[in-house]
Amino acid sequence: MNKVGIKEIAAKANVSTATVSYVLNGTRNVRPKTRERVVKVIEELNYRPNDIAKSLKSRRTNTIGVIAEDVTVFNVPEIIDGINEFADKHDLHIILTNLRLHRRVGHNYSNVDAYRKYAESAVSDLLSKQVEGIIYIGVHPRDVTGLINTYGKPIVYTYCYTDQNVSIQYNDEQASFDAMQYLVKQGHKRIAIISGLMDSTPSRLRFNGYYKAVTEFQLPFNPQYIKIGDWGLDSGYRLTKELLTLSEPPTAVLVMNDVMAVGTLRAADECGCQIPRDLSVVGFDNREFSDYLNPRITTMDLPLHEMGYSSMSMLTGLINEKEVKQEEQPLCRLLERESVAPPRQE
Amino acid sequence: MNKVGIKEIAAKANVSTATVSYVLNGTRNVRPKTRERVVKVIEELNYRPNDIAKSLKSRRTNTIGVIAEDVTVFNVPEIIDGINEFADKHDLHIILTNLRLHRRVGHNYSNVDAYRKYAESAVSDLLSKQVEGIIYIGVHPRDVTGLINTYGKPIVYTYCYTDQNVSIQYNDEQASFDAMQYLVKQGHKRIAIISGLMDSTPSRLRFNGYYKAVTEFQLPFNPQYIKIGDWGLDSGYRLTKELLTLSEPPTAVLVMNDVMAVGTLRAADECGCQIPRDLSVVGFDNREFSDYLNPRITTMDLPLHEMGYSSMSMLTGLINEKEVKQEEQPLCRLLERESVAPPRQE
DNA sequence: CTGTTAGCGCGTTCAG
DNA sequence: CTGAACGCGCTAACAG
Repeated sequence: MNKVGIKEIAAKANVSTATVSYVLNGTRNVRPKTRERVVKVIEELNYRPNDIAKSLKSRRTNTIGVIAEDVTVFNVPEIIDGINEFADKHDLHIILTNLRLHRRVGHNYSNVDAYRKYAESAVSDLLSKQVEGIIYIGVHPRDVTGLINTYGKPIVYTYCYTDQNVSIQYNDEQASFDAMQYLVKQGHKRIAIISGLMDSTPSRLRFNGYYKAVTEFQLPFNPQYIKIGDWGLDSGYRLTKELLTLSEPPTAVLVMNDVMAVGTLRAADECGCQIPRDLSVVGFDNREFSDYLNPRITTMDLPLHEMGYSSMSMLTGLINEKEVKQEEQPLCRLLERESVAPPRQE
Repeated sequence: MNKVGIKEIAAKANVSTATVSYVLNGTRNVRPKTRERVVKVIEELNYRPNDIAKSLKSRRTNTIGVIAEDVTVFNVPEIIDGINEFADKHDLHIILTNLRLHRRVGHNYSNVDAYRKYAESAVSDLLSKQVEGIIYIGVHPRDVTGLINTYGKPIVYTYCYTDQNVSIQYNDEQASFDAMQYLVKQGHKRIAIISGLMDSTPSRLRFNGYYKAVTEFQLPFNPQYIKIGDWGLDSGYRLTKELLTLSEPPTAVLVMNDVMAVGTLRAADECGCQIPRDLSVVGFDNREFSDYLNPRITTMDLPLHEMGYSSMSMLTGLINEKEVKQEEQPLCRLLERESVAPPRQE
């Protein structure tokens, strides 16, 4: 296998191992003639330096540990892609640990103790592997303070946060406000909201954005327009039906994720309510299918790639002990498609 | 940082470094009293052995390199999850390299030279990192012979293949045959097919399965029932319209992916053709959205997780130089949902 | 059986 | 340009 080492090269080229090392790294001048001889042998034997040995001496591994709570969740691959882009540019490698939380503990994230052992062993393994820093990717934005201890090794959280560490999160409140502003600009006033579970951070923040818009644009505030769902398709369906049967139904609805928006479409269809003519819909997440529905739904695209990239940028800052200041939160972007129109004249 | 090493432990516990090592690894008997003393110091200092140093001596890294052509493609995360499950069970670590092919070279996979440099550098880096084997995950099943050279290091391909190496692929032909058999059992005879591009391996294999079923079940073979799409929604839409305007339209259609099946649904809707009453539809891939459509479409689920798991199992076999025999191809599984019904009596 | 000493793995790098 | 120490943990050989 890869048995050829620096000393074979040295022997075959009639030089010392030191010289070979200098040639490999350009660390010092070597007489061109000697260098050529060495280079030739290196190529002939297809020599490849052993990073393990290298790391031992240099105390640098150029490796970042990435802990993903679950890679099969829709937002994670794109975050990883952003991490990879940064890693490529800066010659860093990624050791990926997948906690597989969905399969192991279901949706019971609130019970941190159920998976602390997995997280801790992941961290421990990564520290043993001498990673230079860690990125922790949650499956759902929430507080994970106290979940793990990296013993001083830099860590950046994304898609979740702690009260002590750097974390990268998109601006949820702004996103929801932007969506509302867009609807208002289209002429809507009676705007309903279907939220996710209210014990979740994104729900709270998005509701803040909604409320802020209601205040700022002086929209009618009608508690009947506020519906609390559970992120699932069925809740979107049920709550939309409730909205449509109000004596004064809304002309638009902001739905906090695309999955519930599917329920909204279905409910509207059954009620003979045409989207967007009779009801405008804005979703959240830009799930792939949101572009395959009929009508294609207008939705907020999450800056996932950017979050991954920023996490790495932040992390490398911490590793080099530069002072890092928490950056601006990445922003969501509204994707205008077919599910929004001006309200009908009454 | 993690400066504490085995010798500090040894010093603080008044033993030699050898003893500490024995305690850590249970490699030899140590008097309980001594052991306790050592263990206590280890815990106090929160000592964690340096895997880098360990690997240098043992020449084992317990690390597998995974090269994914693109982690953002729908099938890849689930394959990685399967890899992780195996890795967890066997105490292996994963170094992930994401080639980011979509972003870098678009869909132009046939031009291998456009991305060979990325693949080669990925392999080279992984070899330097002393991985014990490599798994290469394609984005689309195809022949990648000659793309890379691992210089004898074991490699397993999945979701693509070469003419020399072990590869894990699901049984595409069987899947398509099974889908047909299911339709036949429901009473269908006039069954159309909308394929993907015909230069792709899955298209060919799936067509084989279709053809085999036509022969075996003695179905009417009508060339007008054979439509060649391009995997995109629009082609599914257009070709379905063509099918529906035939003088003798099919009662069922096998669509080679769920994306085109969305087009089928849309076309049917526009033609006043009710699914499944007037036309049964079977899709392929079990994309997440296939469960959100109306009707929810019956589709073939790909054994992605299993493919990842098998790849690892195969790879560890190769690493331990056991003879590995190419296993049975993992099978797809039909997910019965709402888009298939018996044909109407005429 | 328990504990110690010392050399090794593979490159890097300083003194010569 | 070379010799040799070094990083950190493992382990063979040896001692009590």
